[in-house]
Amino acid sequence: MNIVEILVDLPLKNTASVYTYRVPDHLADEAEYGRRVLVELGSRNVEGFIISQPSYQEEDLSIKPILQVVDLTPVFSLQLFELAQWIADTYICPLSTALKSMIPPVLNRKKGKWVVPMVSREKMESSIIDLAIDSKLRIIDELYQGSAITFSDALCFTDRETLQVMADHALIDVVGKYTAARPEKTGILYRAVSYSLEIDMQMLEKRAPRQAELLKEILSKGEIEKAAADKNYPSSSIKSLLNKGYITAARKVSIEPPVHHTLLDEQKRVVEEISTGIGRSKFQEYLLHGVTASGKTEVYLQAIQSCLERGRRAVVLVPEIALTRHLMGKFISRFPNTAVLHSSMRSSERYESWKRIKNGEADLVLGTRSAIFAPLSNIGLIIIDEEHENTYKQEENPKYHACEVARKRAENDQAAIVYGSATPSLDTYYRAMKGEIRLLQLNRRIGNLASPVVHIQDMRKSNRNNAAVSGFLEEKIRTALNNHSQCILFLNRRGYAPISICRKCGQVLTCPACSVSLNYHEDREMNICHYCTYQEKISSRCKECGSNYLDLTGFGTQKVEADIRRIFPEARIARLDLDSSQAAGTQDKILQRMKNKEIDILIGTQMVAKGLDFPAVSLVGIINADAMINIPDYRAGERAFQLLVQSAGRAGRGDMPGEVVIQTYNPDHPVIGWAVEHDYQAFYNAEIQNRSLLNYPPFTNIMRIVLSGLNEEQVKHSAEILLLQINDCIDAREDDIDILGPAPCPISKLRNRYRQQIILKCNNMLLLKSIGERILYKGTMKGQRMGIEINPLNMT
DNA sequence: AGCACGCCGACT
DNA sequence: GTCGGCGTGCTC
Repeated sequence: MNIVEILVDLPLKNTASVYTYRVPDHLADEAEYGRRVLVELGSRNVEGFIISQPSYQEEDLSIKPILQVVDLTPVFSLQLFELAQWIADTYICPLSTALKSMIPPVLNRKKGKWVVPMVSREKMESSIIDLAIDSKLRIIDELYQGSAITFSDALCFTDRETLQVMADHALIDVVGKYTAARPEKTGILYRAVSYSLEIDMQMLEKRAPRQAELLKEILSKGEIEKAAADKNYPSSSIKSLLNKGYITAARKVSIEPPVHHTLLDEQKRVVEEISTGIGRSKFQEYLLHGVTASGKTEVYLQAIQSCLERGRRAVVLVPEIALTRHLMGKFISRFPNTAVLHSSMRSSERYESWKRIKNGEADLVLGTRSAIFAPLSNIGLIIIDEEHENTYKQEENPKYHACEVARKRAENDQAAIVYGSATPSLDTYYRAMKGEIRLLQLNRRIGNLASPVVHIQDMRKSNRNNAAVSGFLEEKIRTALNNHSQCILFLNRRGYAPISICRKCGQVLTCPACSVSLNYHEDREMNICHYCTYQEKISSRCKECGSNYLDLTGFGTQKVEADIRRIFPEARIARLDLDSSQAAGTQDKILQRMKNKEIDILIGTQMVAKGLDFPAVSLVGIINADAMINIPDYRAGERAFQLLVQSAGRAGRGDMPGEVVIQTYNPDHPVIGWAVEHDYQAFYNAEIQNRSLLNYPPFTNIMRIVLSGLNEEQVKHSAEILLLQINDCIDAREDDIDILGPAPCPISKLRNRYRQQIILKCNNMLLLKSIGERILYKGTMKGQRMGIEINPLNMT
């Protein structure tokens, strides 16, 4: 008989969750590497992954059979499985978790349902009597006779309602063959493949006249709508043309005419350097450090071109959806075989992209973080745009950093990897300084754009009380409006005001579930917690003392919007933040209106600071620079510098010279100075020295362990025990390791769970990982959760 | 994760 | 004497 290794999908620690199962004869054709199966483990059925080629072994009846093969085709390759192993090992999470994160979630949709018993027969029989289900037990006999029966077969033995009740009580499960949602019907085109010109048309005309006809039509028109082809030609002809590879299906996009910019000399040099790198077919890292508006995108395009010409494939990662849209047109018009993958695509579209990639139909993959798991082979180039962005770090398990995963993939495929940024992360720049990464500089703004003029507005001298906008900024806005140019106002806080405080008793309005204050949201007349879903109606009365003296302290984007509307009643104003763009497409609409110059003043959070390119913006106002600087985190300075430079970079991208106003109570803060001067090097020199002195990354590694639970005392107690266990792991070793804590997390309570953290700092990554694995393996008390994160970016 | 096995306190 | 607490360990 044949046996296979199955990685069962339980949050088990690493390799411990691999078991051997028998392949029953009727599943022999389906049980192949990379497909998921249903198996019995202990007393219940779990899903698992086939992670070995089936191999022959003597009959052994103690080996259980696979109950069902769940996928129609493999969902991961050996390559990706090895990547999953690397992720599980690097970020300390169960292997099944790592592997699952690579498979598009849409594959969980079910079609062709099967009914599977989830409990022992004895339990089933007694439960059925308890549930007062009519005890004609035919269905039970059927359930326990073979492996699984189909849903429709089950309906022959009992009714839908009964099955529902049984499913509700977890006696049975209804599982399915995994399948995609229906593929897109519209917007697909057929295009001829370049070499189809060389096809022997006469031969084809003789053998397959209809195919030849269709091919000729496509060749003459360049492309044909799928709907039109389906109507006018037999599906068999289309299919064989596709199978022979003479034509390909592609998504219809509004194609912008490809603009071939003439490159500046320094751009050319950079492109050449990267292309020769790709040509060497050896793993090589590049940091493309280009000031804002220096034309990085064009460099990407040409580097990709050169990669594709060498017959290899490319991946481009972008930090966010808004930016993907903006780049998408450019990339797709240049490279028709682009597949886009990002998390906010409709799941059916996403699956279509994934499938095209898997079938080798895409040469270029463009997407957000998880696109790094695209089932793509023969990668020659990976580009990570805005490399410093935090969105590349996944906050859930597996807590991977897409840049590091990309680096690993590039290494595996002997590819070139390009990290692009105007404000590289300190870690990346440090590696460039050490010579691990080749540093490529773009110092000139294209079109000879002047760098924007930056003004620092000292808010201590502002005579306006609790006003978001200083008189100076107001004047600048007025000038911009008079010149018919656009303004962007940036503030890193949404809502109207972050704090409501009672002037009588001093009580601050806080979230009942989290240890944070509630944000006053004027538009919805709600006080909202920004960390959980809690919200309550605003009230003018203090909950504590009943007084009427509630004060709003601080301000967010909504207050800025209100103030601006009051000051400039005639201006066209829009706000872009999480609240204003929640409805699907709203964000795109606002950006489109901005592009069409239908908005004069755009107010927003992070979203407006990043990568947007509106030529008519002449003024950028940074409402509160202090909110970025005064965060108690060793990365606050880096983060603030990046945000300041990036948002300033939105100004003056067109013909008009740009101006930036930075409002702050700390005008002498060095970070602001460096940002004003666009002096990355000075910032880097100071910050790297700081990190070195205080022993922070990149000079050490941090592992953060967070324990959480509903009972504060219990969590504290567990954290103390955890500390002892950690000490047990290390006292035999000599490595230099710092242990901080246990202590409450900065946000000590989140969604009703109390949180304690222990932070380990150690140069030796292997030691950190071995500690992590050990404590992960030990697990937690029930009801408590443990999160382990390597080099976290966010310490809330 | 479940679920069983297994070893110590308060009860019919 | 037993019922049941949840601590440790196993599931092909």
